[in-house]
Amino acid sequence: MNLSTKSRYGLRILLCLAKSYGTDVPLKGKAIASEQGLTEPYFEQIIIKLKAHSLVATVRGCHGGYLLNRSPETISLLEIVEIFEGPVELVKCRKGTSVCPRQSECAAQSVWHKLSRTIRTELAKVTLASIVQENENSDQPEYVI
Amino acid sequence: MNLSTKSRYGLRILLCLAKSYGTDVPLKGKAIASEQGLTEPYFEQIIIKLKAHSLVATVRGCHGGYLLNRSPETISLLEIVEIFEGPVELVKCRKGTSVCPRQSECAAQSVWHKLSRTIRTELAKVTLASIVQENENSDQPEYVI
DNA sequence: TATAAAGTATACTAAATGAATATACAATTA
DNA sequence: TAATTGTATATTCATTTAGTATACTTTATA
Repeated sequence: MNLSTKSRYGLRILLCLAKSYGTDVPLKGKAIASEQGLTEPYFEQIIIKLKAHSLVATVRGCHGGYLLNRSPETISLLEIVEIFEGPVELVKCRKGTSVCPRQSECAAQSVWHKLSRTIRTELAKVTLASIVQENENSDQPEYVI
Repeated sequence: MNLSTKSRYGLRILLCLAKSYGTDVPLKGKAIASEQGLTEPYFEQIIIKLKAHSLVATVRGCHGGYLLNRSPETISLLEIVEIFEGPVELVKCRKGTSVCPRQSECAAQSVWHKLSRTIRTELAKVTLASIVQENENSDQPEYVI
């Protein structure tokens, strides 16, 4: 039940870009990488995937850089996580094929699938915009144990 | 976002035991293992942890075996999953220590923690009893895509 | 009381995944 | 055309996961 570092960095990179969304000034890879404590090649691995899924746009050349490609309201955590982790499913019952020989006996199976769905729903609720907004509204932590 | 096989087998083993809860007849390890398609030593690795957390009780000797140690209503998926996966937390920010130097700048952090909490809540809602019951009530899958 | 049936415990191996680094290449604009 | 920027791939290392193997302990009962 652990997120990979790439998902986490991916979100943080997107949050950087979301903050300057609207301006047409691309952020330089170098700047983002060093702000987030990443080496440039590692940063590239992450952003290349974000680009492949068209969450970011790139501007090449000597004043190039990266831009958020869609409005922050339309980018959810679910989308981000699935880029790096693959489908959010707690169990992969014979990947690809839809029928498992044991399925009929397997009460457990449907429980995991239902939970996976719930998790996906929760992830889909959170957008870049909502994160940025929440962060601006409060300097306090949003929850207390 | 993948559950380990041990969590999954753990649940299935517990469901076996839950079905015969109330009778005082212990289920033999061999029987459970072969029913679930596990080798005996591998089964043992799993059940030993369930025992260590006192979810199951054992009866030793030549008519021994395993019994559910608590009522199925009181055993939740959260408890089972945490036995095998550790704490359900999407991110581990400097394990052990509570403060992370980057935390203040890290809007992402609180999002992951909130989601982790939600997931824990959902896991806690499902008990062995509810799974067994749901499974008896319907031969149909409980959801449709 | 021997023994077979049952549980306990630990060590090892192989495969997969994850995290990070290194290096070489391609595109673009001042 | 050179500097700046992004693109792509391959390699290394560490960790985790899954599963196997083996040796040992307990206990009911024949």
